Amino acid sequence: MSQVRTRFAPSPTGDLHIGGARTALFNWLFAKKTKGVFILRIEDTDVERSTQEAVQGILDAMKWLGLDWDEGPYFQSERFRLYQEVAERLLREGKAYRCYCKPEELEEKRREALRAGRKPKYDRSCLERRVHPLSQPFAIRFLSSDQGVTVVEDLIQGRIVFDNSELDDLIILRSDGFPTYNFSVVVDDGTMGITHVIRGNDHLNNTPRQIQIYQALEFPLPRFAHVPMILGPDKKKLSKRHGAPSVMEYKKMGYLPEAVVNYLVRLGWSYGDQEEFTLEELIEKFTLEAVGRSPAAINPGKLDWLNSQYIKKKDLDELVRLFLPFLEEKGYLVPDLEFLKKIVSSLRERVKTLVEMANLSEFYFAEEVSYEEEGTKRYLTPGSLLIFEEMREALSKEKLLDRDTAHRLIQQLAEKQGQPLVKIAQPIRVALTGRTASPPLDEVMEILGQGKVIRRLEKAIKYLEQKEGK
RNA sequence: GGUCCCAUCGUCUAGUGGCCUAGGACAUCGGCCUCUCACGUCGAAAACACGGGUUCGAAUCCCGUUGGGACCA
Repeated sequence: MSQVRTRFAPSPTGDLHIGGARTALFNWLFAKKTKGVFILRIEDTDVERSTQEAVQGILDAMKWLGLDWDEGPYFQSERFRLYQEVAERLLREGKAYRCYCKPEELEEKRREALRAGRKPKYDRSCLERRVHPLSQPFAIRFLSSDQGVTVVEDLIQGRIVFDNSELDDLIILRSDGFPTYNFSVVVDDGTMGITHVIRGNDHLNNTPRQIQIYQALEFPLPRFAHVPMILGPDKKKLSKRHGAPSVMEYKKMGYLPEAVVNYLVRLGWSYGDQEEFTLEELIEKFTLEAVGRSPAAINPGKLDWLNSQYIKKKDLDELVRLFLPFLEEKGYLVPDLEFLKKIVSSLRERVKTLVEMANLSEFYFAEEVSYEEEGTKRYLTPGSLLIFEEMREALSKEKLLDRDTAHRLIQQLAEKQGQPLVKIAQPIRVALTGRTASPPLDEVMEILGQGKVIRRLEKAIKYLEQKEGK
């Protein structure tokens, strides 16, 4: 049994979006599972639309997801000579022929055929041509078989039979010397010894043509596995409109790479009722046979949920490290790591993304609390003045403000005032955080520390006195 | 237009002829927990696109219809 070799072959014309990322992931998983080799190849034959930034973006996104490659990246733009040589070989062997037809002529013929209700298929008018003037530009066409059938034994889609009469003689090398997609991909996969071509379903219809080229080149045929497309939440084709399909945007939005991987793998693949998988489990359990055949719509809510699960479980130091850039983004100064760790460990239980965590942590870092409107209206009322004063008083007598102390003080105050806990807690919450919703008050007080708590209570007292003065 | 693919709750899916009164997860709604918001927990509502066959029996196999999608340009 020869070693498995898979590849991911993106075009660097934009960001790596989630459809591509999932294809890469399946290739990676399959290679890992079989102890094979995963190859990265950049398909940049379209020089006009390919950019260096896009290449870098793809590499970054792959690294962020943890999809490391064993070989490459190879660049098609560095292999033009190879494509030309192989095309000339086919020419010599009579498996391809020169075509001098001008694009305008071909376009005209195509339109005519469509008008007459015929298939717009190349008429092979250059096949029998005897004279080959080298001064005139020509393309090289593959001489395809128009008899019989070509069968694709797809690992995901099953057995698919194509009538060869449907295929026409496709151009493999354009007159400017550039290879076409279907040709370069076969030359590359063949010469790189790819054993399993795992790619998007949009290439299924190209596969019979490619198989014929494999046969003409006498390359061993790889196994094919066409994974279904990913759709937008509305079941329509995925596009930029649908939020953020680019991998690096998920990073910016505060998703963890393991959550994104877990989410992507479950789009089309499943393992019984299991929803959460570690990378090791995925490698162990992944099979191409278990990949579904129907297209899947993305479901942002599920990614949120998965992300919140991973945020809860992540190693705390690691989470803090990942969280830091989001604080910097907001311009918060982080006084010390222990303080930050406490904050993260308190907030991690209640957020879906790191961006949300940064938003919720605002009151810990702000010099001055800003009161939100609802909290002001409901809780910063004359009746709260006494609560703030009593709490400040009680606090100032304590040596140390930890969670238990804070809890005790709130409870004592409630008893003293003959009020339910909530009547005491809510005004204090607004005074300390500016909001009506926050982590538990005792926790907030401990993290904030005695000094800040007292200062914020005093600010609230001043605020109330001014309000009443008017 | 031709060829090819697809079709189970709103979404991701389990299901490979009897275990299905169709299971799980997200989202939704409600109870519990509770100082608020979450988490958690318990529960509810929610699907086999339609029509024909095959079979003692069909979500499951076959054919057709409809609806989506891809490719060819």
